[in-house]
Amino acid sequence: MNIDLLIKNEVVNALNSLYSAEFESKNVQIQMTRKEFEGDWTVVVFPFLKISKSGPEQTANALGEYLVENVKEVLNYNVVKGFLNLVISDAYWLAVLEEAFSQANYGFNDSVETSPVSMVEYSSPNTNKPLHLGHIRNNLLGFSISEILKANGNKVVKTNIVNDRGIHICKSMYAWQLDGKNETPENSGKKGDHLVGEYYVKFDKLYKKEVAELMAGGLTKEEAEAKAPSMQGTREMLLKWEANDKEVRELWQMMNNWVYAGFDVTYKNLGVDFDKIYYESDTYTIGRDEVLRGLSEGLFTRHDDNSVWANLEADGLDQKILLRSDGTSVYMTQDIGTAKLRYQDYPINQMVYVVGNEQNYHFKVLSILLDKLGFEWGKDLYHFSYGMVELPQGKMKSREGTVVDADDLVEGMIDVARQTSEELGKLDEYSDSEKKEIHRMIALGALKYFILKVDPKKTMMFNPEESIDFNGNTGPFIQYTYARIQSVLRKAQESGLTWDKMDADLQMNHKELELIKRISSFPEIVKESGRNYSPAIVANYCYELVKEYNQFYHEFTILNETDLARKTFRLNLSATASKVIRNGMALLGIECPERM
RNA sequence: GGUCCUGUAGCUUAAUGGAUAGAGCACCUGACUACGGAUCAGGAGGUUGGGGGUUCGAGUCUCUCCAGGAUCACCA
Repeated sequence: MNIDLLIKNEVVNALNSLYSAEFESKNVQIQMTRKEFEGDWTVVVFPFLKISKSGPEQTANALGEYLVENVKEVLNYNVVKGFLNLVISDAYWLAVLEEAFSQANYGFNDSVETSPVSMVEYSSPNTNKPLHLGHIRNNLLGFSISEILKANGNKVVKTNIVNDRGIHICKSMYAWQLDGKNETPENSGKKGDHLVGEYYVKFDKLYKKEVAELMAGGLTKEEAEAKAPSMQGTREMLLKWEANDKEVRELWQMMNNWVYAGFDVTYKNLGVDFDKIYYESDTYTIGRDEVLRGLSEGLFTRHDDNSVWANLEADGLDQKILLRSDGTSVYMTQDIGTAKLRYQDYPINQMVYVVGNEQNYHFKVLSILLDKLGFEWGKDLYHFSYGMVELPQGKMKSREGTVVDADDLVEGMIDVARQTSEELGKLDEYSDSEKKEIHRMIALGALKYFILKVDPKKTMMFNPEESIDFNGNTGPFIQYTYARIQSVLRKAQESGLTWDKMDADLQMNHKELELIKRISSFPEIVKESGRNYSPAIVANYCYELVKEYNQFYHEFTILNETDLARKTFRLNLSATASKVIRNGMALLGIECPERM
């Protein structure tokens, strides 16, 4: 049994025996003892004062006596204010370390047939422009939370809904047709998504120019926007698309394929993937039927102009349109349809949407609507809402050209990783392709860690220069420590040392004990991270562990230790620490190179 | 204006209602015969936006004010 559960149960027994009082073990508050105090686990005794009818110190002392007397793992105790610090035996901690060392996937649970199924939707790009920094946060969070849910024993289906149709897609199609001169990714050497993105920008420029000219001719802004030839052409194109016009559909297909090829490269570079991709062009009509059903059941109302609305004022929200007066779907309607389809395709227990916090309202409404429509999973959908990414010079605005392109960013990071690595010259004996792979791992480690270490729900500041700093609380610092441990382990192995057996009588010193305690809390960290949907918890844990290890590393020699039992123990400790670091980083989608 | 989110050192940030608010960057002082120094030890830097409330105990819960952001489309 875990020591924390054991302590909780024994505290309940103690309360029963000392004061003949019932107390629920889950309400016993315990925590790891702070470093500045003596002890390993701390019981908070304030909640027991009503039961004991005495002061905190008295109560704590009575409990301490009982625990030392009756629990063999508890060696000793001390009381500071209302906190009862328990000293746990070295034998217990040694057993913990041995168990952690022997388990290949320490802290992970394998999913089985009966595991709950979580579907995680993330990325969800538009096919009219390349991915940018905001998408990177989305992709990294989506991938990482999927891994964390898996580690907590869930079966996970990673999904992506591609927004591949609509007026905004037609804009880049229109501009390409008008002025594209048959430019393709092949004949221009441009990445497909970037190429299409350029035409989207060209459209915007053309449109603005036309509007300005029309306004100079005396039209109001609204009139000008409606009459601009480019906008009219785009509208026409959308109508043709919906009417299945062969030429428009072929153009659409061709340009979207360029974009998909480009996205595939970006996803591969980021190391994210999907189990199932949905395309909006396939699903956008499904929600309509559900809305019409809701209408016939009296859940929604039809206005005089034929549009269909949901009245959510009883839920404290507004009126929400579900079908336009021309009968076509809006965003909300499509999401209803997509959700229905997904539940038909998979036995989903929980749906997780990784979508920015600017859509908090949307998902609140979606949840209520699905619930009203009779889907029991509606109210349980989880909107994994994350904050925006801001830059030192302010917000990213695509129109002002202040976006950070995902591909450019990754490439730039790799470049800096290469420069730094070459200055240090530790990889000189490796081949170019090996070096390249390691530089890639470091660059992505830096980027991913920088983004994932921040609480997802907070708006974060991304400073490109600072993210490439490889000191302090950064991915490369953690990767470096891992690589250094591997080096020590390699050297030990070369000299014929094995470290799978430890001496049971070993007396642990303070630094060794701290490190074991840190390692042993990994499974609980993974659970907490899953409960709170926060990869940041795992990220910060990895950093704490690495700091702890570095202090240990500098205080003691490992290979030059003359006492064989101590050497074996420290190698064991190092090997286990590196295993936990690697597993923790894997939950963030970060690889740890064996050397760097 | 309604609703929701955020406010912690100069900057980037951490803290299941628990002990003296913890790190990193930058700044200052030390340690390189190092098993990988991309390191380690130490210093300085805080009225957790302001004020009230609940509690044995509040950065955390609550009320209010201030500041910033998001959202309230027949856009997605």
